[in-house]
Amino acid sequence: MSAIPKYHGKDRKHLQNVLRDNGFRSTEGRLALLAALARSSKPLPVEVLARQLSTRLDEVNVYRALESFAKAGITRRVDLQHGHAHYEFVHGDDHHHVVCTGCSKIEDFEGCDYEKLAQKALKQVKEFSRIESHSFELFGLCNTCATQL
Amino acid sequence: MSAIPKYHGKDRKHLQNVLRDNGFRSTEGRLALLAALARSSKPLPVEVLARQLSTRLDEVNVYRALESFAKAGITRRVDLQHGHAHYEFVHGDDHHHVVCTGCSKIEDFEGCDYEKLAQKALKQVKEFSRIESHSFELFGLCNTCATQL
DNA sequence: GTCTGTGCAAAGGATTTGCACACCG
DNA sequence: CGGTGTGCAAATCCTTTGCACAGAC
Repeated sequence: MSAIPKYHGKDRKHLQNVLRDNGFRSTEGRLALLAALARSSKPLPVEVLARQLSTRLDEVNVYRALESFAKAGITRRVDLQHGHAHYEFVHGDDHHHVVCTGCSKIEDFEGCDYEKLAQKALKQVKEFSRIESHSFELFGLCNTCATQL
Repeated sequence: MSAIPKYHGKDRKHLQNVLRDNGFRSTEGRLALLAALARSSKPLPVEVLARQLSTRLDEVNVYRALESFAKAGITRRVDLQHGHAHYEFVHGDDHHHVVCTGCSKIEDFEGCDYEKLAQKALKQVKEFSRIESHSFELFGLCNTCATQL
């Protein structure tokens, strides 16, 4: 495992396959976008993504790509209650975030026990028989921000 | 408990108290806003709220009021993955929604077991020691929409 | 060559801000 | 009265759309 994942060799090949396997064309812009997402441990805003790509990709096309990727299940849109969307690479289905309402710091956690909750919810509602996806985020003050108040 | 809460007598008094107890002034616009929220079983978009109030309150001020109310814990902002926010009256802490991605139908459910999940999450993260709030919504196709595909 | 992906310009929609006036307490 | 709440206009921010051209396959 390399300390700083670089966007080379194996990684590049892998991302090319991700694109092609999902019926997308492999372009430098989209590879750079996926690489940036894969490199980040946290969901990123569109504006930040567009700015930090190694190969320039217009913000408009970042939106278009992320929407396509989200439909294909490659990326996911996350609402962190800032005024804009964040996107992350999809690693697993039960991956969520704790967000600091003071400084926006984000940490991950897993295991919201989605399957069980979906079952429970389906028993309570009448018009649905299947849940496709869910959102679950926790909000609080991080230790640093909590101290400063 | 009355079957159909009406915006009269006791209810009006009660809402006036809700406002005053939270340090707000009791105005017709805000009473109408709270009444509309209290009357609805589902989270409502700002635009719909502003349109259906018995006493007119400019959409701008609906935003301002809802933000103040949210800070005071009277109302809650909900992200239903439409392009705009929804607001609901806060009844309890563990109240969530199942949303149809086809027709936007909404049903409620309770019991995401927030306390337990927050505990679990706190064990996994390092920078937080307390969770203040959470979001949890389920998405799927309602039975009607599922049939039409 | 064909069709998807791209950049640039512009539109669209939600939400915020500024400011003078109204009105609650 | 003093300060919060309101309406109206305008600004701002995020996101989407249109269109001609470039580049992947």
